This record gives sequence, structure tokens and C-alpha cells, in this order.
Amino acid sequence: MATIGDVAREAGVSRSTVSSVLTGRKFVTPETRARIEAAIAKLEYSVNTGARALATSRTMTFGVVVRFHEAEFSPALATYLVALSDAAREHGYSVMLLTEPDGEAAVRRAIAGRQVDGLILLNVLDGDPRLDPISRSGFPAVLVGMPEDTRGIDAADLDFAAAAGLLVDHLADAGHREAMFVRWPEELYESGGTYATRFERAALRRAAERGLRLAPVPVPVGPEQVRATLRAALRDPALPRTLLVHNDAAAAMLPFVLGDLGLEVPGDLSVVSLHSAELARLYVLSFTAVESRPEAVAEAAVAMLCGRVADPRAPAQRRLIEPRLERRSSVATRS
Amino acid sequence: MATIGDVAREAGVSRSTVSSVLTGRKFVTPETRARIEAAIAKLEYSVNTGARALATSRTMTFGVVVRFHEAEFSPALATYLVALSDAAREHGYSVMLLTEPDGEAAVRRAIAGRQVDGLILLNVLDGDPRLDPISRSGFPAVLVGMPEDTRGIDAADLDFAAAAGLLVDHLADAGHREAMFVRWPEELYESGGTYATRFERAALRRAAERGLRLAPVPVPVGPEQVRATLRAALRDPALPRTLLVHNDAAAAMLPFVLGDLGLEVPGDLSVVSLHSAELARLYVLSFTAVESRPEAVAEAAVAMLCGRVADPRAPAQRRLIEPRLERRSSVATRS
DNA sequence: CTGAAAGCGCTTACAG
DNA sequence: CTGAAAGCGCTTACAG
Repeated sequence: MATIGDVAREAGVSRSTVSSVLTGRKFVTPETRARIEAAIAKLEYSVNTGARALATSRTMTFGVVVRFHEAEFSPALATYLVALSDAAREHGYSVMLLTEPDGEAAVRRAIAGRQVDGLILLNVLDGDPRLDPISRSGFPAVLVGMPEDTRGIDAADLDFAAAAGLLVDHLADAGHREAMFVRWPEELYESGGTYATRFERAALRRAAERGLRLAPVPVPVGPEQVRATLRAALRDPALPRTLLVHNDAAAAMLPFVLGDLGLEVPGDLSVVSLHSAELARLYVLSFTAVESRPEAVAEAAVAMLCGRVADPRAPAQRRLIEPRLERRSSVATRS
Repeated sequence: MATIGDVAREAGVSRSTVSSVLTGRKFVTPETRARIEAAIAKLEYSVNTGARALATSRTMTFGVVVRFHEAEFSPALATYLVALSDAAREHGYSVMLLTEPDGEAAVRRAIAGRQVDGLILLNVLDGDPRLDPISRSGFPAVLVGMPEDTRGIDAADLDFAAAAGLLVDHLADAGHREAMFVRWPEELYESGGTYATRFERAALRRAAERGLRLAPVPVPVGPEQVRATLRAALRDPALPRTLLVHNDAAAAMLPFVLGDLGLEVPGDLSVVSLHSAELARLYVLSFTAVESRPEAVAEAAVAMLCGRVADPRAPAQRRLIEPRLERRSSVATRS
């Protein structure tokens, strides 16, 4: 493999001049630049990123700390990983996967080993132990998720409160006065699932404002239970025929339960939902819904992290990605 | 951050001696080793991986080249990525995500930039253009997937032929004489989906041997079409009431179509399937099935790649992971 | 505008 | 068994 020295020799200049055109930090006369570029092309030279990292003490790599939460249903992880990698690449960064089961240890090791310039924490909940080593060390990082206390760390996430507002408004605007609120299992709220909590609070508040009565129906984990729970709820005459869904597993299963029971949307039932776009790709989901926009969240997170690396002492930010309502006429108009 | 020099000073030895205990390559007397280890602990020293990489010309990082194929249905990508990262870590390697849409360019850049010691190509099909720069350069790599022509590159994958054999045998053993063969869309076979082809060939051969008549039913992409196709097939009186399924989308949708039509397994219908375990986690899939074993495939791939890095000129290998039959009594016994 | 020199933090023959 | 020196391939003040 050619080195910067080979290029310099080939072009008849010094290594520093080659470096200048490589980094673009100094002006080089067009003629020498051309000679150097020709030499680079001829030798198929490409900078050794490790050596550059050592010299600049910038690895141009971000670590993504993946985390699993059993109570969740998340076929969207791959989408996030790819979106993060894509966004990072556009900013000149590579992405390293950190999957150690002990997330806190993963963070410590990543910081100590200086393999990365910054960390992206996926799926952050309230009280997430991974925040500790970060806020202690001040290492550049960004949270995907929005805990109550971000410990002074930048964070990006979908605006779940706004999403709830959009969906409640949509139902209220169509004249609905009550709705079943199909939610996550109770454990998720208790274990710090802030997106669930943010959605719920905003939904309740807005529903109160708009005169929409909400009947909560928690849906447990696991395909069988999801199906059974939904089936029971839809058969219960005491529950409203309008659904506000915030639970991906329930959203995915719903069409099939409707099929089981012979119910039509919006004829027999009105449905609005918040779920990942990935989910809609895999299943038949034709509900008016708020998209979760993983690409936008990923891009925001990467942009914030780049900013953080550039200016480590800037004040911490929270960035909420605006949700979008996708209308798919699954809501009947009531008078 | 402490450097090796700081540790050396603290322990009162030279940097090379510290390096010796770090790499474990040379014998160091227990006393000095103890002093050095104490210094490391005290200073919270941790080796700078980039500097080590430059000195050893080993980055201890593998690149994973992700690739999308629209005709597929793959909520299992995340499972593979995590499994690869976990396996790599156990072998002392980190994993970098390479998601450039142009996979061939991604490979070229990775090789040129020397950011990684080896490449893992996910989801390799026949004639995959990513193989080209690899076989040209001889850069260490391993394919996940098994093209007809591996171009001299190591490859690991599930043994789809053996899987087909297991499933066909299971049906034949239970006395079945004919089965619907629920397959992937035709495009997938044509575009080089070798796992599909390997499964199909073996299924046809074994079925012929066992006197099982196979009626092929290709299932197109997209939830709506999957559902419609399955529904039509299950209503067609000319088609057998026994299903051999190799199509994750169809496997996922099947339980719901059965629900639609009021069919029971194994009473009305016998079903065997090959699908990813991830799928079973997300859906209600209670069919006798062959697991796709992503963790085992990932571990094999990583192990092969480590071997390849250690000995670049060893003969290329193909490793087929043995499938396992999970019996879930979805097959009726016929006489 | 270009180049010589020092340095980034390691490892690895090579002496001793 | 330990250490001094050179080198991995870059970048970056600093001279000129």
C-alpha cells in the first residue's frame, strides 16, 4: 500500500505538501496540487485513517451503544443502525457497533480505549446506567431517547407529546368523544420508558382539553397475549369503538384481530396509531398514523454529536423531532 | 489520558517493558509486572487502540457490509448485526458498520482506508458485485451467504439444502404424499438468491425420493399481496392441504390467514416452515420449523475471518451450519 | 508557497 | 530480564 511518502516522491514534493492537499488546510498552487493528485491517482493512494487518527487525535468514528429492553417490540433497531451509519457517513464519520450486554461497561471501555470520538446511546430510558460514565467523564455523547434527566448530555428523539396531540386532535376533530387508549405494558412506564410516558401524559392532557374520554388498555408483550388482549378489548361492549394506539406490537397485530372478529375500519371501528414506519413496511397497517421518523432522529443525533465534538463545552441540547400525521382514512366522522 | 510513558515512569521501568506486559509477548518478572499493573490501575491507563493499530498494522476491527434486497423480508438484520458484533468481541475484534448504498464502493473504500482487518459481507447473492474488489485484492473477507461461485472467498451460511431435507422428511415420515411449496417470489431466485435456490433444489430432489408431490406457490412481496396470495392458495381445492413454507413473509402472515379462513393446524392443515427465530419472537408462529440460527452463522463467519487474517493464503472454506428441526406438532399423521 | 522536523502512542527487533 | 532506538503513517507548527 502506498504511503504519503510514496506520493510525495512520485510528485516530487515533500510529505507536508501532500498532507496539505489531503487535509485541504493550506493553500497549494494549482500546479503542484495537480501533480500530487496525479500521483495519488497513479499509486491508488488513500490515507491511512489510523495514522491520521493518531496524529490528529480524532478517530472520526462514533460508537453506537445498542441496548435491549425485553418489554419492547422493536423490529426498528436495524433501521436505526443503518440510519445512524448513513448520517454519520455524510458527516465524515464511521460507526462502530458496541453491543456488550453490560452497556455501562461498553461505555467505559469505549471512552478508555479512545476508539471513538463520541458515543450514540440507543434506546435510552430514565435512570439509564450508561449515562453515568458519560456525564462523569464529559465524553461527547448523544442520547437517542429523552430521559427526564439527561445529566447534561445532548439528546434527540421524536416529539412524542406532539404526536399524542396530533392523534387526539385528529379524533376530536372527527367528532369522537371517547377512545380506547391501547398502551404499552405497565412495566415499560415504570422502568423509565420516557417516550411512553411523554405520549401518555400529553394524550391525557389534550384529551381532557378536547373532551375526549380515554379508556386505557395496556397490552402485554408476546404475540399470543397481544392477540388475546386485543380480541377481548374489541369484544368488550363497555369499551369505545375508537382506538388510539401507542404500542407497536398491538398496531402490528390489530389488522389480524380485526380480521378474526370481522370488523371493518373505519366502518365498525376508528383507529389512529403511533408506530414505526418499519412496522408499516412489514405489516398491513392502513391506519391514520404518526410516523416515528428514525432517519430524522438519527440525523439530528449525529448532527448534535458532531457539534458536541467540535465544541465540548457548549450547553447541552434537547432536540425533539416533529412528528407527521399520515392520513389513511381509518377514522369515521361522528357528529 | 495516561499514556504508556506515564505508566512506565510511574512504575520506574521503560516503555518497552510496559508494552511487554500489555501485549503479553515477553516474559516479565512477577515483581515488575506487579508494579506495572499497579501503575496501570492507578493511572486508569488503557491502551490507545489507534496507536497500537499503527504499530502493529492490525486494527482489530472488522467491517460489516450491509446490503438491502427489496424482494426480501428481513427483520433479522439487527439480529445478525448484534450477533456478529458479539462474536467479534469474543475474538477481540470490534465491528464497523459499512452501509454505503453502493456496496462495491463501500468495499473498495474499506480496503483502501485500512480501517479494518477484514470484511464481513452480509446477504451475499450470486454474482454479487461486492466480491469483485475482494477477490482482486485478496483482502481478508467472509461471505454470509453461499453463492455458487465464492471467488475464492470464505463463506458461511445455514445449510439450506439440509434444512429442506429435514422438512421434507418430516412430512414424508408423517405419511404425506403431496404438499404446497410456498416459496419466494420468482425474482429472488433469478437475482441470485442462492439460499432460496439451494433450498428449492434439495426440496425437489428429496421430495422426489420420498414420493412427495410438491406444488409450488410463489408468494410476492408486500403484506397485502402475501395475504391475498396465501388466502387464494388455501381456498384452492386443487392444492394440497399440506404446506412446506420457505418464505419469511408468508410464514409471518400465515397464522392470520388461517384465522381469516377459520382453518386449524394440524386439523385442517399441516405446516412445516423454515424461518428466522427472530420472526417467531415477533409473531405467533407455532409450526414445526427449521431455525435459521443467525448466532451460529455469525460465530462461524467471524471465526473463519479470524483464521483468514491469521493465514491469508490458506485454502478458501465453505462452512454450512447444520439446521435444527423444532417440532411443534403442526403436522398431522396420514396413513 | 514549500519543506525539515517533531510528535501522536504504540510495538518490536536488537543490544546489553 | 530490561531498555534505547527506530519505526508505523500521518499532521502541524515553524522556518525559510
